[in-house]
Amino acid sequence: MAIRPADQIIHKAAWLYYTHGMRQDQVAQQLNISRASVAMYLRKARETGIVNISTSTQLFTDDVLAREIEDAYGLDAVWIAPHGDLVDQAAEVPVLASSVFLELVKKGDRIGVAWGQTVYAIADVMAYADLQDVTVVQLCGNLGAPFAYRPDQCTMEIARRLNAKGLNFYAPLVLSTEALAEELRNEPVIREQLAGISDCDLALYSIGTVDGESHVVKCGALTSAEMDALRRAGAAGVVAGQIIDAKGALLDCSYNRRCISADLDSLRAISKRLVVVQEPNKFEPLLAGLAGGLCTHLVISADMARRLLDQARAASRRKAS
Amino acid sequence: MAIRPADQIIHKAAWLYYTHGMRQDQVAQQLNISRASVAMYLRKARETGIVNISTSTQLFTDDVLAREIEDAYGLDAVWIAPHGDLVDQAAEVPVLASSVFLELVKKGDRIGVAWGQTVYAIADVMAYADLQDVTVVQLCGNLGAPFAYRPDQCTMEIARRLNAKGLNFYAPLVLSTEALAEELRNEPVIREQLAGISDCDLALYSIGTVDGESHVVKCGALTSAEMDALRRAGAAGVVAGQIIDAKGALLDCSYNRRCISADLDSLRAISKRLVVVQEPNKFEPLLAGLAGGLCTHLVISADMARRLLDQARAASRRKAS
DNA sequence: CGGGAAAATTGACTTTTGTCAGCGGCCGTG
DNA sequence: CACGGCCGCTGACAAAAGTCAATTTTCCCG
Repeated sequence: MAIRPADQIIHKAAWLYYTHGMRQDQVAQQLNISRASVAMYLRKARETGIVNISTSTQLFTDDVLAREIEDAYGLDAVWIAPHGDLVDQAAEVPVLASSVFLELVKKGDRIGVAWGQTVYAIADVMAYADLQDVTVVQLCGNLGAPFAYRPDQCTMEIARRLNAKGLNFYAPLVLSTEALAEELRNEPVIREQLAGISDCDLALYSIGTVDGESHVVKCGALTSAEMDALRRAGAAGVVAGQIIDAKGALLDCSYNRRCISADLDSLRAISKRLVVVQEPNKFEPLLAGLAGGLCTHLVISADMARRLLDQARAASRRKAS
Repeated sequence: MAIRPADQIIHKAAWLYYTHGMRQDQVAQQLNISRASVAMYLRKARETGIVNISTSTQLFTDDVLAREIEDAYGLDAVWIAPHGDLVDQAAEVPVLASSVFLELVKKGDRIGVAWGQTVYAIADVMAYADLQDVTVVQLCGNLGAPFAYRPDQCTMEIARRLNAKGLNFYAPLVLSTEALAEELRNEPVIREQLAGISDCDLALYSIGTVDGESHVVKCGALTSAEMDALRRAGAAGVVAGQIIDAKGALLDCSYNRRCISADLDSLRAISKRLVVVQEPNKFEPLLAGLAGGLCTHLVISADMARRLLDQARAASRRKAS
C-alpha cells in the first residue's frame, strides 16, 4: 500500500512531467538526476500504472452495427473490432476488450474473472493500472493443466496488472463424484467464495465451444468423447467451466454437478457482465450465452457482429411470419 | 454522443498510437496522412479527453501527516500539497485537487459543484476527459457578479472539461425576503433540483471565510458590515453560499433563510465530499466544516495540514487533562 | 572490512516527436 | 464565375525523448 521509498522518485517524476507538463530536462534538474534517469523513471511509471494512459473506445461502440446488436439482444453496450483496415482483426479483439475492461473497472470494485485462451489473451495485453483497492476473484475451481490460461493464472495475471488483490479459488474445477463436489461446496471456505461471486461489480468471461478443441477438453476436465456425448445431449457452450444448453441454462448432467464453479444466477446478479468472443467458431456458444442473459457488455469481431445481426433478423422474420 | 465524422480520424490515430504503441510515422502510413497531421490529431485527442493521461496521486496521500489527519478527523482520505521542493505550494493545491477529483469521478456519476475562487481554479487546471454520462449539478443559486468563479461558471466549466452534462441552477443565491426564498424553494423546478442534490455521488467545494474578503461579500450577496455582524453572531465559514457556525451547523440567521442552496443534510448524504482549501486564512472555516461532517476527502497544503494536526493534538490533550 | 557481482545512473548518440510557415483546396460572396 | 478569406494539411527543421554502453554506486558475503 505504502509507496516504497525507491518508488517515490518515480511518482515525483511522473507528477512533474505528466501533470505539470514539464520537460524531461526540467524534471531532471528539479530532482537532481540525469535526464536519462527521468526517461527511465517515466517508462517505469507507465509500465507500473503510476501513470495511466487510456484511449476512448467510443470508436468501436459508435457504429450502427453495434447499436443494432444492442437493440436486437437487449445489451447495455457492444464493441466491435473492425476489419483489417486498422490491424489484424482477431488480434484486435483482446486489445479492445482489455481497454473496455479498464474503462468498466472502477476503484473499490470486486471483479469476477473466468478463464480460457481469450481471457488470458486479454490479461496479456492489458495495461498496468494502479487500482489497489480492487479485488479480482476467480469464478470457478482450478485444474492442474500446464496451460497459461488456466483459471488461477487468468485471475492472478489480471490482478497483477491492476495492482489489485487476487482471490484464488482453492478447489478443483471438477471432481470425480457428485457427492464429493457437493461436500466440497459446503466447506466454509469454498461456500464463502461461491457466495461472494454475486457481490461482484463486474465479471469477465468468454464462452467456450463444446467440441474437442474446447479448453475444458484440452485441460482434461472432459474427454473428447464425453464432450461429444454432452453435445448430443444439448450442450451449446461453456461458461466458467460449466456446460450450458442453447437456452443458456445449465445443462442437467453429471459433469456440471461435479463442477465447482459460479452459479449462473450469481453471474446474472453481477451488474456488468463483459463477454468477449474472439474465435469465429464460437457463434453458437455465444448465442447460448446471450439467450441465457449471461451478457450485458459484449466485445466481438466485425464478422461475428454481422452473423449475430443476421441471426436476430432471421429470428424476428420467423416470428413475424 | 455520436462521434463526428471529422473526429473519427482522431480516435483512430489515438487508438493506433496509444493503444497499439505504433510510431507516428506508422500511424500516418496506415491512415494515409502526413505524420505532422498525426501529431496534430494526437494533440487534439489529448486535449479533448479522447486520450486520458492521469498520474497517481498516491504520492500526496501516502504520508504520515496525511494519515494522522485522516485518523484525527475521521476522514476517508487526505492529500497534502508539499512544500516548494517541487513547485509553488499554493498553486499546487488546485492542480492536485483536480487530479484527485478526476480520480474520484466515475462513469455515470452525478457530481455536485459549489463555487468560489478555489473551485474555479480547480476547474481551470482540470484535464479534459471523456465522461459523457456524467452530470454536473450546481449546488446553489446564482449571483450576477462579473466574476469567473460564480456558481454557474464553476459548474459549466467543470462540465465542459469532462464533456459531461451541466445542470445549472436558475434561481438567485440570495433573495431580499425570507418569504420569497421560501416560495421559490417550493417551485417545482427548484424543489426538484434541490431534492436531486442528495443523489449525487460526489461533491466538490471549498469553505469560505467570513470576512470582507469572502467571495459572498465580493459578489455582493452580503455587505462587509453584514458579514461582520454575522461573524459576531457566530459565523465561522461559508459552504455553498451559506453561513455555518464553528460546529458546522447552519447559522440561524436571516441571510441563510434567504438563501437558495443545498441543504447541509443533503450534502452530508453525498458519500464523497471533496473539500479543497487553498488559502492559509481558511483555517477556522475549515475546522468548522470538519466539525460539521461536511468533508470526507480533503486536499490541503502542507502548512494547513500541520496546523490541523496541531489543533487536533491540542484538543485531545485538553480532553485528556 | 575488502572484493565482486548486480543494480542504478549517466553521457553521448540516435530516433522520434513537435512546430510552423507555406501551400492548396473549399466555400461563401460579390 | 472569379476572388478572397479561411481552414486543414504537409514538408522541413528544431526540439525533445529514447537508448545503450560505460561508469559508478550499492549491497552482500566471506
